[in-house]
Amino acid sequence: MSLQDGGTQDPRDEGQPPAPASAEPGPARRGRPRSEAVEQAIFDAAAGLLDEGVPLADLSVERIARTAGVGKATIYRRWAGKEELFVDLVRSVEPPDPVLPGTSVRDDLVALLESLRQRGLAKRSSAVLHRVFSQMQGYPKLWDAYQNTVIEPRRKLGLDAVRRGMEQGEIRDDLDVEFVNDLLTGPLLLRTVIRPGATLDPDLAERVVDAVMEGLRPRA
Amino acid sequence: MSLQDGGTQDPRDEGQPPAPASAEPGPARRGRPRSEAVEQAIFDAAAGLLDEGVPLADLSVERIARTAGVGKATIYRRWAGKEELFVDLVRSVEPPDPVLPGTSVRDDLVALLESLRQRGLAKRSSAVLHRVFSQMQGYPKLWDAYQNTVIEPRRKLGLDAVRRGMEQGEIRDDLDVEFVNDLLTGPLLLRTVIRPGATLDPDLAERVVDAVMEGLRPRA
Amino acid sequence: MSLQDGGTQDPRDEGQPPAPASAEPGPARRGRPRSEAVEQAIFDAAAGLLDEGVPLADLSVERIARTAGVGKATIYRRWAGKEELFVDLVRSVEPPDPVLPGTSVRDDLVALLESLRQRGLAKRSSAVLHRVFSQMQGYPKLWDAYQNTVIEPRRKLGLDAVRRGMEQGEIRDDLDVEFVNDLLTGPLLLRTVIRPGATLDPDLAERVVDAVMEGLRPRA
Amino acid sequence: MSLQDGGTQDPRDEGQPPAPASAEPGPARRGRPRSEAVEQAIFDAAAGLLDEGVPLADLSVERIARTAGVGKATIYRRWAGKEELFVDLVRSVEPPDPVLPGTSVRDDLVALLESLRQRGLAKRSSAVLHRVFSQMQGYPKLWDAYQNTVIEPRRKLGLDAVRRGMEQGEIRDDLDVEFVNDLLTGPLLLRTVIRPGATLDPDLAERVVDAVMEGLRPRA
DNA sequence: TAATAATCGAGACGGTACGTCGCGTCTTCTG
DNA sequence: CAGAAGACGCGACGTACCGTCTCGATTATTA
Repeated sequence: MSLQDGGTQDPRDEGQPPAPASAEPGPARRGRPRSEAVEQAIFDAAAGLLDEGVPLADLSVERIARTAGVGKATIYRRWAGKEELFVDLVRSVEPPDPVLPGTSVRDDLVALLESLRQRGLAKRSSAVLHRVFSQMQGYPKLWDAYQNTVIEPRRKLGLDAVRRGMEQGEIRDDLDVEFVNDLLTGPLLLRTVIRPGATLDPDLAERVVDAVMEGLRPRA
Repeated sequence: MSLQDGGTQDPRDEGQPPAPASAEPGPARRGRPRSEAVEQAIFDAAAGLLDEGVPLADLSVERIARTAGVGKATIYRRWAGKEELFVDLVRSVEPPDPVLPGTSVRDDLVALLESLRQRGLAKRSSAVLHRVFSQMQGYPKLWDAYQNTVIEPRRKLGLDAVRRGMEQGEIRDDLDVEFVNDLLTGPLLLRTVIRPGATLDPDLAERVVDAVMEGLRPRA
Repeated sequence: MSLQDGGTQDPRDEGQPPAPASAEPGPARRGRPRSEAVEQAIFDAAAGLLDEGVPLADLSVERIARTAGVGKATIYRRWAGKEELFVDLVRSVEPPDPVLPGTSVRDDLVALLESLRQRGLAKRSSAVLHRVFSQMQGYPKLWDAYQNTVIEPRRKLGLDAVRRGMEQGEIRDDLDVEFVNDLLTGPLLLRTVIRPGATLDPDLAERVVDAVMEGLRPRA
Repeated sequence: MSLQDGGTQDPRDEGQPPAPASAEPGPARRGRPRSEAVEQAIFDAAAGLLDEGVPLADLSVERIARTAGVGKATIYRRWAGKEELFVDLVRSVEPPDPVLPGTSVRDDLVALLESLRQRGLAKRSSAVLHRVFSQMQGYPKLWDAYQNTVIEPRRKLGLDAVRRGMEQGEIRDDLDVEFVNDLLTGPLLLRTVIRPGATLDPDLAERVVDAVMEGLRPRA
């Protein structure tokens, strides 16, 4: 679950949850149902092309259809354009929200930053992720969907943790909550999004939280 | 002047300084010289379209030429494609490198972060900058040129300042220089690049430096 | 009865009389029987669209099915394509072969030409006929079926009449029978098929026969 | 040249005579001029495909472009659609209007009918002509253009000849001019257009004129 | 003053992709 | 089983840009 409520709200039926899981079977959709195998073939074709090094801009619907052995209309029946397709492509690979240990605010913050590091690592091993993410800003709907469904919920988690830390006396409470959150997440986003070549050592999350907590002043 | 050495290294003559300013006039290029007015008309047309809200992806060379009242070949004579054109467009608006006061390392770092904030503000007032920057990652050559000619030099300034701080005892020296630099610049880049809607208060640079220096632990 | 033996000889069961009307029910075709109402709905939809001015080339099976409120497969279950459908559509409106009075060869020829005139008139009052006929040549199977089952039988009637006239001394016998028949029918087909805007006065058949019989030389 | 004034009156510049042959050079058309070789390649491709037996309905613009090694836009730049292209294709093969000898009305009529016979013969030797003509009625614009620029002018010639014959006493003047003309041309059009398999003996035109002149009554 | 040469706007050119429509076949559920 | 609905692979539609290529018409420099 990540991007599904994001951008797509067109007549195409993508975006609605697959089934409300309730008892009533609904109005019993008529006609031949959409093939799930076809859906997968499209994803596979798109991912395959990205893996081969095809830039996002050259990834035409025509080419995906050709590679997937699928009619163009079959793609347009599901998505309004390639941007909407990418939204779902990203959704299918984005890891779930992190689980906070709750032992201490400091540990919760480390867990949050660790999930950012993990995603950064994933982007390096997967050409798909790397390419789509690095070019996402050029596709406003994709970007918005990602912001709303992935970034913002995690930011909320961070804000909560910081607020909790202030209440419990772990974090000084004379600073703005958002500001503090930015101090913590900024360094990791810098390394994963803006400077995608930077190292992401296993203890990075921990080091960032601790360093920001302690400050840069030399110890007495 | 910033990006000129970045991407363009094609047969087109852009990138070479317009004239070596030396005495010898060279082989005295024959034929009709390129019109500078045409150059400006192209920039104006591209900027105007961006200001009107045209997304970068829809900004075709064809359309720029039409808007500028210029032949397509006239554009291709100067740049290899629209990406190269954007490189020069950005170059023409990027502010110069910041000047460090040198009074203290803390003040130098504030000055560096303030220049980041200034650029963030500029991106909001100028639709051109905003659009080009937010979509730059989709255009690798443009992105590389920007990284190499703008980001990296300033990063170097930051690294130098941090190193100086460590030597002079202003900053604890048990941390990696790059790591410390990321702690400082990350929050600002987060607000200007990744979350372009965030506030950029005038004292933001100062607050970030001081907070990171002091740490988040409650004061005794 | 007119076109049913023409083109259609495909696996689809059209062409066979709808039921042998005999006592034995045969192998008793299982399952739900085909609805005759559906058949009529398809004809009505096609005719309606033609009446509205839709050109034959734009009369897609898809559109007929949509208009008739019928599944496409239901149409393809009966006909191999739209051409075959048209064959049956024309069959349903083509008038029967003319009956010759037999009083004289001249009267028989007038009766034959009069039937041509009648069909010409019918094409003008019925948009269906007009459009299908005028574009029939672009659909070889339809054209062949029409030639074989409508045109040729009537031509035979004309040839017989002419031959009879030669034997009985009503028509000079130094001319080819086919040639003479063409002299008589040509003018009417010209006005009905080739120049569909020409007048078709009630006495046209008579006038043609008489004029061709008498010749164009001024009377003494 | 025959059809040039026919259907095409769209922004595409086809239809205008290539040059008024006058001294004034006109407004000096700007930009690269259309290539005549390309035009010929398109005609050749279309004719070639027709010769190979491709039905008119299967002759897509896409296919013609592919065969001619030409971009689709290059075709659409000249013609609004394939129908308009066919108009020009037919124009390029239609023989010129017949020249009447003027020795007698009877000879003029023979010459007119002979030109009809010649066109009928041409349709048999040329697959292009045959296919286009036989399917022309399915393409209203093509049909209208042909009627207006080829058929009607020749019909006028026939009407004039008949009228002259009546004035000079060669033809009885108690019949309608149009009616008489139809008696003469009908038989030939029947054989060439409606029944394209009929024989077209060299003396057919002569025989028709003489037979219609003399009438079918047995000679005394 | 003429010849030469690179520029300019304009737009044709072979391509590729767009997003839509119809083809004829197929697969599902409802009667 | 027939029937409505509609998904499916395919291929054509007519349009928009791509980057290259001619055109005639300017402007410079060089001879």
